[in-house]
This record gives sequence, structure tokens and C-alpha cells, in this order.
Amino acid sequence: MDTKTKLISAAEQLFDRHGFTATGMDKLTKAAGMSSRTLYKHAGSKTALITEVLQERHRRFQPLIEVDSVDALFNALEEWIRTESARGCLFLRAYGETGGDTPAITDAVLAYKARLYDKIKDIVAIETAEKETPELAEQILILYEGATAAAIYRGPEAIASAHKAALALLKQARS
Amino acid sequence: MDTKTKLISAAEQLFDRHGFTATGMDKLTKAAGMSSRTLYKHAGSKTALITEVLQERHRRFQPLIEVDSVDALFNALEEWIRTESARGCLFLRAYGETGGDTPAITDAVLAYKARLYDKIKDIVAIETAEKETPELAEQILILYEGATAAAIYRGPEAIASAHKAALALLKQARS
DNA sequence: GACGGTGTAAAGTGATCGTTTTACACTGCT
DNA sequence: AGCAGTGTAAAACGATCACTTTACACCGTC
Repeated sequence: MDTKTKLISAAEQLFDRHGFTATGMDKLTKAAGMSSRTLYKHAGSKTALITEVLQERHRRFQPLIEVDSVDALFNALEEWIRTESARGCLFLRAYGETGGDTPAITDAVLAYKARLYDKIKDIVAIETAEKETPELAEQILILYEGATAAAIYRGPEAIASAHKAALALLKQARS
Repeated sequence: MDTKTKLISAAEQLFDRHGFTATGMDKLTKAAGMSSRTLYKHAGSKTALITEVLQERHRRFQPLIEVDSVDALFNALEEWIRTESARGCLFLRAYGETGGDTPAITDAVLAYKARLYDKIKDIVAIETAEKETPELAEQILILYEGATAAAIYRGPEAIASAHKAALALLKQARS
């Protein structure tokens, strides 16, 4: 594993586990096993590092939403939550910690969310046979978002509940 | 307005706007219009201040969930989001920033969420005429949570979508 | 065999963190 | 008149923040 990959994956873990602001650069260098000089050569700044962590997260998460059914969408989310973490959406957490005041971070967050909504619109369009259903798509998005949040304190079963609700809404829309 | 009230409401605003860790005590003293000595006499520590802010938020939010229909629940949420903020759930943000490592904060967060879920269970029990419906209650909770999160980037319309979805699920459960 | 590239360890930058301290002023009770 | 309570302003605490610097070692390439 090369230096930059090691850095970003270590940073992703620490940010997710302890928060962005609360994670200092010394903890980062120790966790990534490199000197601060090397860290700064690769990352540039803490803001840039956070941005890259979010972009990497986006890249890694992307395949999970590249599906063609609501059923598969929630199956993938459940798998992610079970194996990765149930600490809430890392993008929204970054946005909250920075108050939306850091453009690079805000951009990365909004880009991810826009992509997510677009993909859900595509999926819903397939499932409802091309009907114009922006509201249904938003409702599926909300269930997706809510499941991620609720899983923090109610565990992975929250995803299963959201899953069923999404299928119920879809079924009702088709009739 | 007495000193402590002034302090807590100033702190709530700053924490909500800029995040907990990113908000320093100097900004707090300035915003609350008091010396750091007075601040510490009333708050004790930053952790204690955060805890009190969350408890005050809980107290202030409580009336909004003291309703007896799903319809009223989402109307109240929409009103809150429109007037107060759309920066996500302050409780979950506090939990995320501290990594769940600060017991007093974690307790305040979990207490609020437990209360919310219990209340939704009550409401759903009323609406479905005493049926045992823990899963429906969890789905309403997830819509509530998801609406709060999605409103950050999709605006108050997200609440309206969640509102409709909740009513649809309820209607289906009754039939 | 000199070289640029990439890495290390470790000290040092000034700023800011949460918190405490010192010294003083105003207020309302007794 | 005296005193406890509550407030102020401002300096100082050591720790930690993000970040830079200095000095040195290993590497494959020309």
C-alpha cells in the first residue's frame, strides 16, 4: 500500500471514529505511520486531507448505489452498515463540523448528495416504468438518510425497517 | 434574561452554527457578553455546557412531539425547521463530534432519542387503535430522522415529502 | 558516483485551546 | 458599616493546535 493510500485510509478511520476537528495531526501521523513532513507533502493541509477523505469515501461508496432496484439499494446499505460503521453519514458530519464554511468540503458533500439523489431518481424511474416521480425519489432518499442516522442508536435493524417502508411506498406508487 | 439563560442560548446558537469543537470558549464569552470567569462559574466546563445545551434543546423541543397524530408530528417538525434551522439533528452532531466518548453527552443524546421513539410509538398506537406496531413506529422515526437530515441540502420541502410518506405508511397499516 | 526523489526523526513556529487566577467593582442583605 | 454574592477585565496556565524547518538517510537512475 503506497503512502497516500495509507494516509487517507488511516485518516478516514480516525475522522469517522473521533470526529474531524477532534482528530489532531499528531494522531494522524502516528496512525498513518509517517512523519508530519511526509503527511503535509501528500495532503497539503488538514482541509485538503478531509476533502480527499470524502472524495475517496465517495469513490468507495459509489458501487453500492450503482444498482437498478430499491431492493438492491437497501441491501447494499445494510451490508455497508454491518461491515463498516453505524456512525452516521460522514459527509453530513463533515458539513456540520465545519458549519458549511469550508468551500472544498461543502462541495464534496453536496456533490455526493446530488449524485445520490440523481441515482435514486434513476432507480425509481426504472421501477415505476418511467413515470415522473421526483417526490417518491425524495421519499426513498429520506428513508435512506433516516436509516443511516437511526442506525446509530437503533442498530442495523433500522435499515431493515426502512427497506420495508421503501418497498411499500414503491408498491403503492405502482398501483 | 438571567446570566445562565443568556449563556446557554448563545452557546446553542454557536454550536449549531459552527459545530461544538470548532466553537472556542473565547467566542462563547464574547457572544454571551460575559467574562470567562462568570462563564465557568455557571457552566463548569465545556463538556458540561454542551450537555446543558442539549438538555435545554430537549426541553424546548419536547412540546413539538407532545402530539397525538403523525400529521401533527410532521407539521411541528416543518415549523421547527422553517423557523429554527436546517443544520441536522444537534444531538447526533454532538454524538458524532465526540465519538460517543463523553458519557454525559452520550447520555443526553440517547435520552432524547429514546424519548422520541417512545413518543412515536404512543402516537402510532393511538392512530392504529392499539395494535402492536413497533416496526411502523420505527419507520415513522426513520422518516422523521431522514427528513431532518435531508432538509440540510434539500430544504424544508423534504419535510413535506416525509410527511406524505408517513401518512401513506399509516394508511396502509390501517387497512 | 553524483543525483533527484522520497522518506525519516525531531525541534520549533506562533496561535489557539480549555481553564484558572489575580485584582477590583457593584449590589442587596443584616 | 460590613459582608457575601455576583459580576467585570485581563493576564497567565500548560497543553495542544496546524504547520514548517533543519538535518540526515536510503533509493534507483543516468
